[in-house]
Amino acid sequence: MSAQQEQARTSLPIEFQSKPHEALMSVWWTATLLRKVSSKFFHEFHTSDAQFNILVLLKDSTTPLTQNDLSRKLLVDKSNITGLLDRLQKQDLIQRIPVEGDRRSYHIALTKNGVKFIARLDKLYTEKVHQIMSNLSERECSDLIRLMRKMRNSLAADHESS
Amino acid sequence: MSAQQEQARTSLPIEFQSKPHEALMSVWWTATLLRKVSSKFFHEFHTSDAQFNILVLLKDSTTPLTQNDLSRKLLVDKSNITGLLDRLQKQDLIQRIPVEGDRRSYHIALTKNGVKFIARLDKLYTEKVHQIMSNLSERECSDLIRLMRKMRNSLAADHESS
DNA sequence: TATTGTTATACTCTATAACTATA
DNA sequence: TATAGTTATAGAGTATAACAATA
Repeated sequence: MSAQQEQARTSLPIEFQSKPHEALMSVWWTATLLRKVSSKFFHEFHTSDAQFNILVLLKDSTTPLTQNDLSRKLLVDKSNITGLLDRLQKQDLIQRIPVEGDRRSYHIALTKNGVKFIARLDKLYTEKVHQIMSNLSERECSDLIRLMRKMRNSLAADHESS
Repeated sequence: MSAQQEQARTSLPIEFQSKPHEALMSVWWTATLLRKVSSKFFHEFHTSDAQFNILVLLKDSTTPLTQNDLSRKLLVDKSNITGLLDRLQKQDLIQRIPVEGDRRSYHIALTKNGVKFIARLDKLYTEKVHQIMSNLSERECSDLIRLMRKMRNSLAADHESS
């Protein structure tokens, strides 16, 4: 691969007048690539990022989660949670368990199958993540975490003001 | 809003064992919010991020771009570029101009309408961007740009190895 | 033979509103 | 009245493969 192509691969498609604008577009563009790489990764396991997020959340939660909990935590509308869970249920990865004392709700639990699936997938995913982040130092990762939190502060305020 | 809710708004939905993992998920999660805020913004103008990207690219390009150019620059498959341009053409924002000397290709140009539209929209968008980034300093923006470029280096390598 | 753009297809995710059963 | 979850709908983006016209 030529140097020019190498340059083109990671450079942004346009140029910017200001640092803040360039910074935001850097995040955008990086996330675009991240989504492409992720969706290819998940596709190989016949799943998706949205489904993976649910499974990981279930795996790591110490308390049972309802559909409403998933909706709020993942910022996915409850109507769309229904569909996502339908697909996960059809794959025998999760189950809906009626909640005693509130007949409107379900606790969402991983099936035996789901536990095995997410354990295996999360391991491979974590390896992938570390590979992607391998050229950032611990310090750089900490900086990045801090900067992203700053951006989310404005974004969340904006998102909720609507 | 209580401190706890304030915390919940910008915190990630799960916790992480390693800084690199947390850093990557910070980017992912920030991008998720960014996409929600963006798509709401663009929706008000009856357009989308994908369409906006094309229009901005056309606006800022000094040389005429073919559909193939747009496809490569934006990492959108040419078959999907066709559909995006169809929608933009129906809104009278772009036009396809036959290329002299290569009857397979079109140069994509903004219409008069398109020029006006993107000028106005880009101005408002830029204001929005600066508002979102307002709590990051110039220095922090520069750091962020550098860190994002590092991530894209791995991501692009991974993306192209497939 | 390779490339540009189109068509067809299938799948996800997203957003919204109206609905039900229950609290 | 408010809440949990479902259904219905519409739209967008994405990926893939097959195709026609042209180079």
